[in-house]
Amino acid sequence: MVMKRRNTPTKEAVINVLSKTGKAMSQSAIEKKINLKSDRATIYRVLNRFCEDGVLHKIVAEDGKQYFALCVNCKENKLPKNHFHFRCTSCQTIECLHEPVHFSVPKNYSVESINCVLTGTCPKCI
Amino acid sequence: MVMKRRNTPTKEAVINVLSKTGKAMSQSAIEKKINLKSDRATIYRVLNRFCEDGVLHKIVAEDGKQYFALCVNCKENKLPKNHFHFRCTSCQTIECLHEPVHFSVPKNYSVESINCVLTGTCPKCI
DNA sequence: AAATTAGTGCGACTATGTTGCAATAATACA
DNA sequence: TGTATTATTGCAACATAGTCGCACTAATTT
Repeated sequence: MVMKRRNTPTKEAVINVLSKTGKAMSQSAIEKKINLKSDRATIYRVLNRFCEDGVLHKIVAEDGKQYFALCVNCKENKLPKNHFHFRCTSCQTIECLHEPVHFSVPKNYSVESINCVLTGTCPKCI
Repeated sequence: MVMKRRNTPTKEAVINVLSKTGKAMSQSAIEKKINLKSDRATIYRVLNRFCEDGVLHKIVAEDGKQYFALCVNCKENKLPKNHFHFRCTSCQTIECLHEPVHFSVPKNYSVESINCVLTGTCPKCI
């Protein structure tokens, strides 16, 4: 029995912000950019639900924080399923790169998820 | 004027644990395995100093936590400078894989560090 | 043996992220 | 349109990671 999802102002606002920037954002960044005030926990729940539903994907950066990006962008831009991410320490955003992640693992290693983040400075900030 | 480092029991204990396991460990894991009781802050300071000195390297996993591994292992095992890491969610350890990370970035992106972690289950835990 | 100062322990603090619970509001349905 | 159902919210509390200031300790230097 799958729960039905409802449309709420917070959900819409989160999607709007993420599609406007086209980048991966943290909960705190989203909360600041959003056009309504919403509880921290609510935003986290919205983000996690979107991840479950395949609407967003989550990246954990070197700063230990979770960043969320629209999967829609992945399809539109034809991003490979496992792609590198670029985190700019200057503008605090994470971009999905078109660069696919290639790797192989030794025998009997079962890989369930991949998290590859390059950190540095993006062209705009240089 | 560079500060001189001193030998302390905590430093020795940390190095011992890390070379025994040969894997990357979190502060809390190290604190548990260590043969003396040492403050959390002290262990973090020791770990960070070792990173500065190039004795350890730090990996941030999908769980948002920092893991530390001996760089000595990198050299002995001839690990490439940028290698993939494998985090086993069952035994809570991170291994350095021999697999090198290959990537290219668009023009004018300045990459300062790389953090690539594959998460799953290791052979021992399967 | 004394002086210097790197390193430690403690406490306080920040931040991220999660969860329980009662209240709210989006949907379904009469 | 009004009512019932229950997904979602806000709030508070909580857990954990990691850092920092400060007084004290102890490794090194002389």
